[in-house]
Amino acid sequence: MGKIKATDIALQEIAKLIISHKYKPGDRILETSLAQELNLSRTPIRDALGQLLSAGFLEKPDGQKGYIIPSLSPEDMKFVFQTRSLMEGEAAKMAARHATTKEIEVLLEMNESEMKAFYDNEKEKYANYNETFHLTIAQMTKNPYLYRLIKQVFWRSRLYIFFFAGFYTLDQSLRDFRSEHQRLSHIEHAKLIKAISEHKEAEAEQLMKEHISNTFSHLLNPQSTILDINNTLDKL
Amino acid sequence: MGKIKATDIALQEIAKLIISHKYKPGDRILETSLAQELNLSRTPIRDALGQLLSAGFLEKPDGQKGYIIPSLSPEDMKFVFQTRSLMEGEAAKMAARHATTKEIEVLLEMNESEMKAFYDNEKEKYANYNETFHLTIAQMTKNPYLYRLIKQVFWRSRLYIFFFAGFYTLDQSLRDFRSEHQRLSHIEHAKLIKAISEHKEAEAEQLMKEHISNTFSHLLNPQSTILDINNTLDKL
DNA sequence: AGAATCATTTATAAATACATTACTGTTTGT
DNA sequence: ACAAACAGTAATGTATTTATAAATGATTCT
Repeated sequence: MGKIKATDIALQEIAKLIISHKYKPGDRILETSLAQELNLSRTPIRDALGQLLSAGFLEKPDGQKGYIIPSLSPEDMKFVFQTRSLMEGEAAKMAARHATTKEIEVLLEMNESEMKAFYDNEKEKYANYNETFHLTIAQMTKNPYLYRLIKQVFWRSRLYIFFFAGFYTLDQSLRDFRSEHQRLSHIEHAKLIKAISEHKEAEAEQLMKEHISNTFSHLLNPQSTILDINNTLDKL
Repeated sequence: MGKIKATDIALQEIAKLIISHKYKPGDRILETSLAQELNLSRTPIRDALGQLLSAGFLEKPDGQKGYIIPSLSPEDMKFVFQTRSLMEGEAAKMAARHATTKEIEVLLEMNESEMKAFYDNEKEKYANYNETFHLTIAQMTKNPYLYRLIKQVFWRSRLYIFFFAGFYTLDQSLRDFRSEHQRLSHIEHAKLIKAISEHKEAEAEQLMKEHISNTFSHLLNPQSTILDINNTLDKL
C-alpha cells in the first residue's frame, strides 16, 4: 500500500528546516550532518538533496563540499519573479482559453480556503494554498512542460517568501503591512479567477503579471502598498 | 586536479545510448543492467538517472520499476515546442536588448561552424552547434532561471530531433528534405543574429518563434517546406 | 483452457563500508 | 608575524550489502 519513502521524508524535513529559518541563505548543508539529524542513512538524503538541487532550491559550489542555501539578493529575486511573470502570465492566458466549469469551481474553493487561512492567521497553510492556486492554473494549461517549469521557479520564489515575508520574525508594524498585502493578494486572485472563467485571455494574462509584479515589489519593499500597478518588474 | 566523476560518465553514456537509438521511446531502463553495461556501481547510475529524470529526459512510471524513455507523440511534441517558443522567444527579445558586440561575434562564429558542419555532413556536430546557439541566446538574457529552464525544454526537444530527424535511418529522399530544412534553419539563425545585433527586440522575438515553429512543423512533417511561416504551433 | 494463488527471481530502497578528496589546524621556515 | 607545507580529520564519491517490493513463472483450482 502507501509506503512512505525515506527520500520523501528527507525532502519534507529539509524544506521544514529551511522554512523555519534553522538554515539560512549562505549556510552550508552537509549530507552527513543531515543524515544524523534526521536519523536516516546518507542515501535518501543524497537523493533528496539532488532533487532540491535540480529544483533550484539549493546550489552546489563546485570543487567544494556541501550544498548551500542560495544567497538571496534583490537582483536574483528580480530574475526569479521576471521568469514567473513570463511563464505564469502565459499559463493564465492558456488557462482562460481552456477552463472548464469544474476547474473554476476548484479555483474558487481554493480561494475560499486561502482566505480562511488568512483570517485565522494560519500562515503556513496560507502559503500552501497560495502555491496550490498558482500551480493549479499552471496545470490548467494542459501543457506538462509549462507546468513542470513553473513549479520549479515557484519553488525558488518560495525561498524569498519564506525569508522576506518573515512570518515569525518581523515586528508588528511590518506584519501589518504583510497582512495588508495578503488581503490584496486574495482580491487579485479573485479577479484573476473571474477573468479566467469568462475566458478573457488577455485580461487573465495581464492580471497574473500584475499580481506577480505586486508580490515582488511588496516583498522587496513592504511599505509600498500596491498602487504601483504597472510592472515594477520591468523598471528594475 | 579536475577528475572526471563517474556520475558524469554515466550521464554521457546514457545520452549516447539514447541518441544512437539503442534505447528507443517506450523502452525500460534498469539501474542494474545499466550498471553492468557501463561497468559502474549503481550509485552513480542512480544519480545520473535522477538528473535525467528531473530534466524531463526520462520518466519514472510510479509504482513500477525502472525508468522509461518517454514515448513520443505529436501532441507531446506540440507541448515541448510551444514551451520552447514562449521561452526562447522571450530570450531572443532580452538578448536583443542587452547584446554586446562581443556576444554577437560569438554568435556569428557559431553560425559559421554550424554551416560548416552542415556542408561537411557532420550531423552530430551540427546538432551540437545548434544547441549551443540556442543556449547562448538563452544565456544572453543574463537571467539564470530562464537559462536553466530553456536548457531543460531544449533537451526534451532533442529527443524529437534524435528520433524524428533520423540522421541515420531515413532513406535518401527524406534526407534531402531534412537537409533542405537545415539549410533554411541556418538562414533563419543568421536573420536572428542580425535582429539581435541591431537591438530589434520585437523582431528578434518574432524570428525566434517562427524558427522554432518551423522546426516543429518540419519534424512533424518533413515534406512541408517552410513557406507556412505563421505559427503552425498555434493552429494545432 | 483460463484465472487465481503462491513461490521464486529480480530490481530497487536504504544502509553500510571503503576510497578519495576537500577541509582544519598545527608546525616549520623565512 | 606570516606564509607555505604537512598531517590528520571529516565529508563526499563510489562500491557493496541487506531488506523490501515488484515481476515472473509455476502450480493449482474452477
